[in-house]
Amino acid sequence: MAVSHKRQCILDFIRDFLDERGYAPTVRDIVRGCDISTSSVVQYHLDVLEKEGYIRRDPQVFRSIRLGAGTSGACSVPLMGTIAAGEPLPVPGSDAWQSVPESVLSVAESIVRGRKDVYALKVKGTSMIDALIDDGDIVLMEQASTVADGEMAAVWLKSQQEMTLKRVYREANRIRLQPANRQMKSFYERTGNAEVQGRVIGVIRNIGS
Amino acid sequence: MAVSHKRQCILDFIRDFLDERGYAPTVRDIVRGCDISTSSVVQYHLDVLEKEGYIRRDPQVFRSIRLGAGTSGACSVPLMGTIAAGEPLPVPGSDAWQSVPESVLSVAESIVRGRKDVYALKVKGTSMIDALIDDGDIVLMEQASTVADGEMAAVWLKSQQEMTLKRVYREANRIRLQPANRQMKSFYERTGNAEVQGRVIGVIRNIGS
DNA sequence: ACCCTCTTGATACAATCGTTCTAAACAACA
DNA sequence: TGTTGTTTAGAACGATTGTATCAAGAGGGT
Repeated sequence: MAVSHKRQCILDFIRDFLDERGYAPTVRDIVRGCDISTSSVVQYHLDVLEKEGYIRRDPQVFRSIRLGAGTSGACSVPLMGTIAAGEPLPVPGSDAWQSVPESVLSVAESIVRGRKDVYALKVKGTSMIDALIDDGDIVLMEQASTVADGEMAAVWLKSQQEMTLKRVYREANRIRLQPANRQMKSFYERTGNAEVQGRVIGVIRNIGS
Repeated sequence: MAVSHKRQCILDFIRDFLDERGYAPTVRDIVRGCDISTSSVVQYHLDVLEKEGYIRRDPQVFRSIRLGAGTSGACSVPLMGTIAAGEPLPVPGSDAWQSVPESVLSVAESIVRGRKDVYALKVKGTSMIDALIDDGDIVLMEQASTVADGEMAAVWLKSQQEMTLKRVYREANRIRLQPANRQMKSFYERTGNAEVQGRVIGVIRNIGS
């Protein structure tokens, strides 16, 4: 069933308010924003919208309106730095982890899917181009100390003091690190020297200026 | 300067609270969540955190805490459907636009960058694989009726009643639509038959189960 | 000890805000 | 006309919550 005009207006207002100010409007904010005469009218429409699943609220909690059937969730994900070759990099769980992230991204819950210890890295270089990850893309990582063969992972090379993003394959007593780029060669590490830090669970790219 | 232990705890609590419930905690929520004895202590720490730029608040506004120096912004972007070939698709600004989106994504402000009329589409097929856009990826679109040569755009083909995602090049009195896939051929349309609906401004991919 | 800044504590005020209640206007319909 | 369901109004209650105030402890440096 379609939403009535007034209710559509209220939904739009909530969305705009949320985008602009970062928190939800109160009933009385909506009164002002939608030219409605009194709060009970808004209350009435909100009740209907909630029953129909367009919004969710927590009773008695101010500014608790959230949009959209289940889809609402934004997750805060810390952008921890750049991954290429060279720099070390603190990861969640390590001692250095409480360090301040470069910034905090807001990511759709549909990507994070309830996982804990998710962080983001900016990719430098085109070593993963065949996996459709370009220079400048942001990869979302889940903290993990082991991954399945062939998964993309951030690997810490102890003796080189390097962090690198590769596909990981376990072999006899070594590990094969394979770039997803036909122009680059795989290389091998002693099992003890390569430490998996996390697996790639998503990619975000920004196009244009 | 680093954040003290207690303040780090408060920051973590706010982040978790925000992720779990979708709105910010009150001073008294933080009292409970961080085992602090009284609201004035929280108030004190919040004042410091705000002065240092870790959070922002609006005076007198309940639950108005937002995280992160400027980075906070989450934008609501409607996921309007799937793009491949075949289905028509309402776009922002058209009459059908107020129609209910499949869902509402929450996307980092850093991708939307203040643009208006941004929407999202799920990509079907691998016709844009060489542009690093895979089957199942989500593309973020900005509503636009013209694009520069070579930009990726969603194009509406009137007579075929089809929507398609291609690179667009204007030629003499026709338009070349070029897939980003070496195994597919470009094709041409009369200028009047091809209507640009939007340009691609970002890509979001989800990896794993 | 003394001073200084940072931090904790308890309490209270007043504004904000969700909710409820009652009544009426309005529309569709038999 | 009467009936029913939806929407609009106005006002008020009381819980929630940001903030202010005043007091005191904790630690460091001189």
